[in-house]
Amino acid sequence: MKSLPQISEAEFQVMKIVWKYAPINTNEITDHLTKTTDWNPKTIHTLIKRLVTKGVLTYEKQGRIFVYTPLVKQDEYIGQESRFFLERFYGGHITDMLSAYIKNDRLSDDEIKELRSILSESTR
Amino acid sequence: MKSLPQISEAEFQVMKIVWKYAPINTNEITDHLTKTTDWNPKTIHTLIKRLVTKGVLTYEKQGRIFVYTPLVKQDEYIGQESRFFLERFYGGHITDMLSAYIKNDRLSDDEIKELRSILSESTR
DNA sequence: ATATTTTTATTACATTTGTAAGATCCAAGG
DNA sequence: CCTTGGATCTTACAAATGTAATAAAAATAT
Repeated sequence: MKSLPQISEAEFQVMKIVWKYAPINTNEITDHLTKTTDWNPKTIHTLIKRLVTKGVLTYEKQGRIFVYTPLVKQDEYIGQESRFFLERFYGGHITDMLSAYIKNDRLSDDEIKELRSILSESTR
Repeated sequence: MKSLPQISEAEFQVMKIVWKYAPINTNEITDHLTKTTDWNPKTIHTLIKRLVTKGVLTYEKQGRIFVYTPLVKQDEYIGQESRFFLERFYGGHITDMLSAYIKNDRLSDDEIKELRSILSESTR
């Protein structure tokens, strides 16, 4: 259970694009993100650079442009963050999170149904 | 669904004590936290001060000492953070979180049993 | 070859956070 | 009363983050 690099909120937005479309170059990343955010391309470049420095991304030069690939897997990263989150807010227990959600009426009937179904498909 | 103040990780540790024991004074907070962390009391004082500035805590003077009370409810705050978390990592769907947990074998048999039981007690 | 454009690299600057040290104020003891 | 010890207030400083602007390098167009 090695600990993955720290990825900030804004950096994570970049990673979502890279995870989805990698291998992907700078301009393609920028194009995707300018559609969903109001970030200046310069800002996006900074974020990409920081992700490389942190060891979250690598690149390969194709002529003048850089093509990026993730070094950190999305599942692993989200898994780690989920563990941190549950630890911080629910003492590490997903059961407690679900209980709180039910207690505070934060689940719709459909969601409850779906959760039940997810759990009954799980054989163990 | 108003948005509550930002509370940092370290500040949250302080809040956990305040939520649990409020009304509580500076020294009592400090005593609790020096048992579970290696923070200098000065550090704890800074964190308390910041929480007051952010509007998370108020105090009432009792002679020379300050007695603190939360202005933000624990449930509400954790609820907000949970929403952010789910939004960021699971597209806002707790069902997706649970699916990922099951898919990646991050749940023990006992946890699955408990989740089923939580969900069956929920009448709706 | 040189000017221009495109791409990447370097530098910037405010805010938040972690982590305190130093200064000040005031009540209680002498 | 005046000193002192404890409580609160102010200041500090580095790292991380959000958000770019400017500089440099490299490729392309003229």
